[in-house]
Amino acid sequence: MAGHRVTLKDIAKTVGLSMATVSRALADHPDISGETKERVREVAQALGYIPNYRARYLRAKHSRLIALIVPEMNMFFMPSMITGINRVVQQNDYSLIVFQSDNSIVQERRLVAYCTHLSADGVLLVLSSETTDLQHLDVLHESHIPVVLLDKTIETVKHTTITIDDQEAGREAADYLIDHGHTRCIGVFGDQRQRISALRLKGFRRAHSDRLIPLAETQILRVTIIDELEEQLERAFAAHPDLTAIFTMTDELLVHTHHLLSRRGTRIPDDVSLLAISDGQAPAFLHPNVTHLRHAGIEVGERTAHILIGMIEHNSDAMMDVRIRTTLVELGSVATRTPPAKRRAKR
Amino acid sequence: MAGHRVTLKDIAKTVGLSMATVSRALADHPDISGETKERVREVAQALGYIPNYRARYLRAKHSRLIALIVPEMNMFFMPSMITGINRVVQQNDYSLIVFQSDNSIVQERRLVAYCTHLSADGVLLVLSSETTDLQHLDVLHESHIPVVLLDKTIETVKHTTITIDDQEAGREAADYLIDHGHTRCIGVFGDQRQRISALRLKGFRRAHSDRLIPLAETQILRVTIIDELEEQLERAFAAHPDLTAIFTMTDELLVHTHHLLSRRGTRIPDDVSLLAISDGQAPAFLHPNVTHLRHAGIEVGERTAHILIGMIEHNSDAMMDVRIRTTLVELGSVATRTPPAKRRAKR
DNA sequence: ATAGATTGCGCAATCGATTGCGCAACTATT
DNA sequence: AATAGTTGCGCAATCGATTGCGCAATCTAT
Repeated sequence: MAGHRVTLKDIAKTVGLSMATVSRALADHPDISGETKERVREVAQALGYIPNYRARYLRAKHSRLIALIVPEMNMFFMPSMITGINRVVQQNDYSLIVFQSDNSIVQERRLVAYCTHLSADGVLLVLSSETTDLQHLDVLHESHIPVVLLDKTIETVKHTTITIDDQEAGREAADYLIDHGHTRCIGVFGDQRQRISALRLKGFRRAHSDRLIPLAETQILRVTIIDELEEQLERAFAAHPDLTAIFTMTDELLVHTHHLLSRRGTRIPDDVSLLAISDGQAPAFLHPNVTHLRHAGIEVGERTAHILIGMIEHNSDAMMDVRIRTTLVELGSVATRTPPAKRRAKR
Repeated sequence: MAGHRVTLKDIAKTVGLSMATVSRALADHPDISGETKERVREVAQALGYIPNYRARYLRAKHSRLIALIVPEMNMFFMPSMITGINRVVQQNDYSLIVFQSDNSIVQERRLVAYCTHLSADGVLLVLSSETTDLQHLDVLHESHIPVVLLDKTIETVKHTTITIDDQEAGREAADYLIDHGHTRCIGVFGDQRQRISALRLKGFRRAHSDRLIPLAETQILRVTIIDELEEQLERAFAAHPDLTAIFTMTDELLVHTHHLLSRRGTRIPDDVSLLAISDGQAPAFLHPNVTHLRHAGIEVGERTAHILIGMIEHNSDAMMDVRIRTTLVELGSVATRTPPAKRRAKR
């Protein structure tokens, strides 16, 4: 019983047939008579037969394994994204292997190579912050393993990519604030070496310039290390006593900004309005609930997994560039300051 | 180049040796001469040889795969726990496969069975809330696959388990509050069907009774669905106008409690002190930072992974019951209300 | 009744790597 | 010079499942 897993051979011996016949019977092959199939299935059941996936896939060349490489596990976006991915992956009878690159390109390279060792059927990759080119993905292409990049990108991708339209999100955020009369706001952005940060900032800027609203450099915070946030925030407050709103481009920046505002006694939205791009969880437990452009990790995860599985199963290597729309969720952290701006008059 | 992965056979053909010799050369087998090893290694390098893990492990019987089954991916404990697990797993050249049971015993059973299919070398399991017995783990035992249960447990476990000492943590929390003069506090606990909740409550109770401080049933909140929290909290405030402190047994309960307190204008710690058992992330971005008994997911994850890998590599099936100590992190959300209680006088 | 078609199943190769055993060619021993 | 011991390598089986091909038995058609 113990110490030996039931194999095809065991079944074959029991029913007195060859392994070949047993294999075909279990696979419902037309060559095998119904009676035999019945008998084989019963014995397989009785013996508690479980096929050895490794042996099967040794021939079959695929593994039903999907690898996900993330730079880190923060508490905001990743969990919900993984939830979404995992749901779809499991629904389609694949398994998800999760790796962390710890934001190191060296690790990322190693892990990508490792995916070919595993014969992963597909790879989902959230780029590390150190990644500046995608040559290390060539091995996947050579091995015909499809890759989908998600959330983060770099300039010159020739791979299927799933992101939100970062620039558009940045613009929408600024537009929303401006529409509510906030003509002097500050934007809190992440590491500018990351494209996601640069694009969101670009959109934020464009919205201002398109509507002829001045935006000083001191209104833009670029936070590389979270500990710098406080000092930068204070400088911004000092430089702009008239500021009425703050936009944060991620959940992490949001919660820390929120915390610092509370600590300095700044009331939201009475003194300063707050707007974020967010997965949607943190805004619900901050006080007051934070109005945000929702960028739901679950949805990103699910769509990404669907697309990857599609690529795997249709052997397609068409390159796509999917943009997921953010949705505005108004929860009261943005106050209206002046009569609606001109833009609204257009309607 | 493309369309065909380099195998041992290719190397053998190129260097003019048998597959057996090539295999041994690469494995640094003493039977093979240094010269030959050199030559083989060079060719392997040049051809870009990568061993086929599936084929290798087909014989070797192990997979270097460790499976983790979690009930869900919340944003609090799981990410840091997975980070810890993943770090150790990767350091030891294993890969981590992550599954979600969605808190369903049916799913959990299916996934556990699936782990045997995968020939996982070990299984890490955070029990689903529906799990009341552990029979479905027998298949793992039969297949000689070690299991470690973490964080959540049920009464009668015969498996290696890693948890914090939940009862002790509950007691410490209450003691801390009482020591600071809070003799009328309320405790916010989770679903009582979960042992973790029951134990923490038990400790909380014991601390009160040991020190002869009354604890009414209305001081104990049992929150099954997070939406019920608000109503329960209000009832507690109504029943105990003199309450001075609140203890929350998890991060999720903490952030929602904190939010509700902010919304109703209750000041922390001026009106009510706040204490939590927490992973440590949320307390840092709430205002004011929340004093807590730190129950670090990273540490739990790392220790768990170490223990499982130890079991795998030493083929040990000794049953352990590891309790991780929580550490007190004082961040100012608990005010001192009265002269220290008697207990301190003992010193 | 006999050639031809169909049915049901087994033989053996295959996937890629590992390993027990054997064997030839040397070297060392007396 | 004959025996014993060592070195370096290959043969072939093995892990478990799949599959092309072939073959006997049965059935169909003329």
